[in-house]
Amino acid sequence: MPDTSTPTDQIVEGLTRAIVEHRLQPGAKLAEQKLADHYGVSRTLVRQALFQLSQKRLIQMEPARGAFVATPSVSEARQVFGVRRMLEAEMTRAFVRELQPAWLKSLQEHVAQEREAIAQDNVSARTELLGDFHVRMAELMDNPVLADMLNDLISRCALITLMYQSAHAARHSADEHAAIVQAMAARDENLAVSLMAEHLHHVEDSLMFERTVPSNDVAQALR
Amino acid sequence: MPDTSTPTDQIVEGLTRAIVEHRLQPGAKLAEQKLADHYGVSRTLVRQALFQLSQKRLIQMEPARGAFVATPSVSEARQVFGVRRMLEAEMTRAFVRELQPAWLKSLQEHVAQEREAIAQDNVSARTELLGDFHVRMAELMDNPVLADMLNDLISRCALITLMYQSAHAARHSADEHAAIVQAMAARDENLAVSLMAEHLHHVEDSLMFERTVPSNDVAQALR
DNA sequence: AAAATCAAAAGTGTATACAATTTTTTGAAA
DNA sequence: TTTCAAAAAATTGTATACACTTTTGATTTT
Repeated sequence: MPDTSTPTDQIVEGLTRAIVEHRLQPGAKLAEQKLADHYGVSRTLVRQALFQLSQKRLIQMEPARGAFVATPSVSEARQVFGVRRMLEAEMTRAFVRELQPAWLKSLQEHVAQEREAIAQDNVSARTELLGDFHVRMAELMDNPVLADMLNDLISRCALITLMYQSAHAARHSADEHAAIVQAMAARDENLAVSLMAEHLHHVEDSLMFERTVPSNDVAQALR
Repeated sequence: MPDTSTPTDQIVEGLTRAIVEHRLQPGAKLAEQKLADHYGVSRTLVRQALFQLSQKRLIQMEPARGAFVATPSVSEARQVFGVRRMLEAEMTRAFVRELQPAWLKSLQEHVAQEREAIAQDNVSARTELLGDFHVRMAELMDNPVLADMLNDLISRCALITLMYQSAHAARHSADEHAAIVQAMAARDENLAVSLMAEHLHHVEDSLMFERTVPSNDVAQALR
């Protein structure tokens, strides 16, 4: 793909990755001119990107003070996870009801990829794959509306937590994904739904710990 | 309230209402300079607003061609309703589980307001109230994350449909809301959940009909 | 030394300018 | 008339300019 999208989208994409992967620390200032210089565009485009990110709640804009990587409160974090549980419980139910053999195969392959990334200790790949498991379900059901929504929710969750996930917790997540797929394969709707709910509870509980302090240097974080 | 928010937000608000209330027809062109003149600002602010609306899927932006009020396909409409059902089924369950007497009272009052607007044949008030019933639940549960999400989904639903709702269908919706509240009052979780799911099915089915042709004049639509 | 003050620097918010693209108009040919 | 082509007008995409606010840092005051 030569030029996938508009320059603004590329900035959104780049900043999203940096935030979700915690290369940009929650609370970090995102100065418009610095970003503009880094991407070789004017502030105009950077501002467009920042507004989009603020709608996705990945950054917070304070009037006349600028944009900062969001620092969701514990309460907000619990709400985000709560919404995910609501949505994904029913999604899982619908998934099992409409289950097609190809869907199972796709998820099984996905879990295999997760395990590979975990085995190789590839932190950013495993983080992305663990989140994408959930989005993949929506995509398989051919429901881009749901997929988009989940994608945004999962980005927010990642900002909250995922990067601080230990290798052990990642393995646990992958195992839970595998168990969910197994319940699906058995067409056990209720089991799949409750495993999914439990899984999201585990992810929520295993996280929201200390706020360690990664680099605060915007230019470096964006490579 | 002297100045509720930034100028951009006011434009977003104004356009959202115009779109949701179908004063702006799906597919209508939103020329930047016309909007800028109408709001007495420069294109800069209008563009910011348009980008926000496009993220909320209320408008669609085509490269170098401009912004148009979204025209969701039937498939997309069904997906949006599907997501609402997923989310609201579980929301209703949680609502009943954590039910507080004050919540019931608030919803009962809300239904009374709906009925008043319907009796008075106040179309835009009734449309807003019927949508807000669902948002109110999230607000009562003190879950702004969920409330925001529902609000966006309901705007999209309104764009798809609500304004074409007949007085009869509106009354039916209000009755269903009342029935849901009654099931909640009886602490009958499963009944409330299934009434909610049915209700959303009814709303979905009663709609997505002809695309009539309201005014296409932007300046007039915005008053 | 700590706190307060104020000027300079930096940064944000909005408008405007201009290049590039699309749409509309015009006018000739079929 | 209808069709096509080219010129003109309008519109979008991006950069820049500038007013206004916040931050910084040096200087003064307590």
